[in-house]
Amino acid sequence: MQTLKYRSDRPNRRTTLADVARAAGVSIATVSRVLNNKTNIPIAPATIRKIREAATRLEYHPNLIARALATQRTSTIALFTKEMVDPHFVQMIQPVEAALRKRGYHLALCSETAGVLAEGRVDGAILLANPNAREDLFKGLSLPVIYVWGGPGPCPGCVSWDDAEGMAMAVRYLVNLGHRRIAGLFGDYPDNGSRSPKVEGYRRAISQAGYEPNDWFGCFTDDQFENGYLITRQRLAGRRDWTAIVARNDYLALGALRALREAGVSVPEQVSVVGYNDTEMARFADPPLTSVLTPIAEAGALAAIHLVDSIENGRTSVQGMGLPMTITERLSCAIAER
Amino acid sequence: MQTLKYRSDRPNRRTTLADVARAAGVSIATVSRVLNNKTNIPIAPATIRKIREAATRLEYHPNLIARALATQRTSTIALFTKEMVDPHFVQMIQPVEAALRKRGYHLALCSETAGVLAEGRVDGAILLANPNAREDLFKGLSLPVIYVWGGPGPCPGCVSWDDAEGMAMAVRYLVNLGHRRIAGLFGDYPDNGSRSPKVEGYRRAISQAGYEPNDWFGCFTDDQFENGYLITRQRLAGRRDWTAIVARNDYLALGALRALREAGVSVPEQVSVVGYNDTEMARFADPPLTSVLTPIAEAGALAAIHLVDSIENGRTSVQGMGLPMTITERLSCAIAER
DNA sequence: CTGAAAGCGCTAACAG
DNA sequence: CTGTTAGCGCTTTCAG
Repeated sequence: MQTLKYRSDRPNRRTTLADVARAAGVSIATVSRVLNNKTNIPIAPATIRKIREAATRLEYHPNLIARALATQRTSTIALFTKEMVDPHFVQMIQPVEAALRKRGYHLALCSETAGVLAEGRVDGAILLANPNAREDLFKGLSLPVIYVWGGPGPCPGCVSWDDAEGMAMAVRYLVNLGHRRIAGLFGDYPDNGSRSPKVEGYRRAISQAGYEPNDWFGCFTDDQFENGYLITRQRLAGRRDWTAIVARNDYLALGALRALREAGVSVPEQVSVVGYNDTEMARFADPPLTSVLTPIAEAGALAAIHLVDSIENGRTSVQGMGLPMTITERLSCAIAER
Repeated sequence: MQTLKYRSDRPNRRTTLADVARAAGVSIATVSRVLNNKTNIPIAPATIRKIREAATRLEYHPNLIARALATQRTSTIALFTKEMVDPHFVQMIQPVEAALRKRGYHLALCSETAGVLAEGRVDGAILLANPNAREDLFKGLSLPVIYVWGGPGPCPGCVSWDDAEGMAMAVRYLVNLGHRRIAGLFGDYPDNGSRSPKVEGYRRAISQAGYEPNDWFGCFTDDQFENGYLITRQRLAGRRDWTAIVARNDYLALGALRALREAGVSVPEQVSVVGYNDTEMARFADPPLTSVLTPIAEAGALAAIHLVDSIENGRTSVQGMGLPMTITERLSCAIAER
């Protein structure tokens, strides 16, 4: 039998089902069945052997595009975010890819909704975004989507954690350490305005403890690290009527750390600080930064799992779920000075 | 005219070319031409208007899967790496996505070659890998690929920078600062063995300066930061016959920084240290870490551009190109003590 | 147990 | 200027 790897009329073509069928002397339907392990239909062992042999000999690989067109399933999921460089986002991409791959799905990354979601290219999408946002382009689509975000409470169609609660945890952590005057370093908060979960969580926890909020807003520069540094430095110039700082993210916290050190204020002896997101930078900071760990990685993986699940079971939306927050203790916090 | 958004026999179907054609009272070929701006063929303005109107009214979006099957083009490029969590890799994903999107391509991320590359799902692939590796699964494929890596000299089909040169730059930088005893902190080097570009670059530059190499290998733990810390601490226990350290990456350098501070050795006054990759951690370290900046971001973008270019021009391989290294100066280096 | 054939939605000759 | 038609490679009835 001749080893025909390519059809003669169109050289360099990949082997197709038809090639395998011809080589094995059967029909393409049978080849399809065998290669897809359609075990519900009985097939002669000899036929199976012939087909498998031909397939490997010809190095057959299914054309997933053709399959997708026939089945209306692409086996790929889009992961959408506008903040592709954010180290917080980065924490979720690996778990998502792994979860998808395990289930035979592929990952498409995109930072723009246009097209992609409507072009039949993906079976569903994981959206790192606020499910309540007005300008939501996905609501109209019949595409199954699942949101992952740090909003309050589990909402249908999203897996979330509560940033308000995370911030409150940070505050309570400090309160338990004996701190009564805890500053909230928020800097610029362009994403959500001042009624953001984090700010609210901070205020809530502070007043629940019976203390006064002291939130630091403002923007000296676009660079968050530098902004945290500048804000803290400015505050350092006045009377130091605070013994601890909770920051909206690790960048800001790191900036505060820098300003503190520069001013000769030792952390954690004189001032405690806690960051947010628990990025790698927190771990490697000096002193290592205690930071609120969001479950974004698990959220991503869970979103992937549930999305795939709901797609394969024909559902188009997913029941929501909320994940617990944790705080990673390192060395940037200590018992408050008396 | 009736607003028929879905074919009656299969509800919830997305609008197809046929739907638009029917609504506009023309053939699907004409619709295809209009919607794809096939301007080489003249079409009656009235027809164009009718079609566009119908298309928007029915919210037509082309099915890219069908198009891909017909054209044998998917307009998606795979970005492959085994180190999806590596902050060095992370630096390139955003530029790659942007470059691709600008050209109408989509990005598929994958950490496993199996399938993906052979399944017709992508038009080409950017591989973060050594193009000379034995176990290369892409060589056989007719899929256009382009490698990006830190190997020596431009090689055909890859965009690269020279890690040997990068390491040499770091050494020369220190030499110019007056250092004569420069340690090379390599730790465990599982990826390439000891004949790696970085080790060679280090040795070459050291001996060109007329000094003696002093390389620190070994592995106390899998965690690179901790490993750098432990190795440095061990060295600190002996006689300090070195005034500077160049590290294989920022993790290791950060570990060294930690050990140094703990031992009361001040950086940069007593010891200078330079990192590698210039990740965010380097910037936020204390003191801010001088680090060798690889052009991985530009390399990614260039790879994307050239790959797309070569695909659209029918070429299957890309001419190689080498990119220059730079070193980001921060505060972890100083003139050597006499 | 196996094969023929009808699509999936779109593109690209080719024929008017 | 516009329509017909033959695929792209695969899945999936429906007949044998």
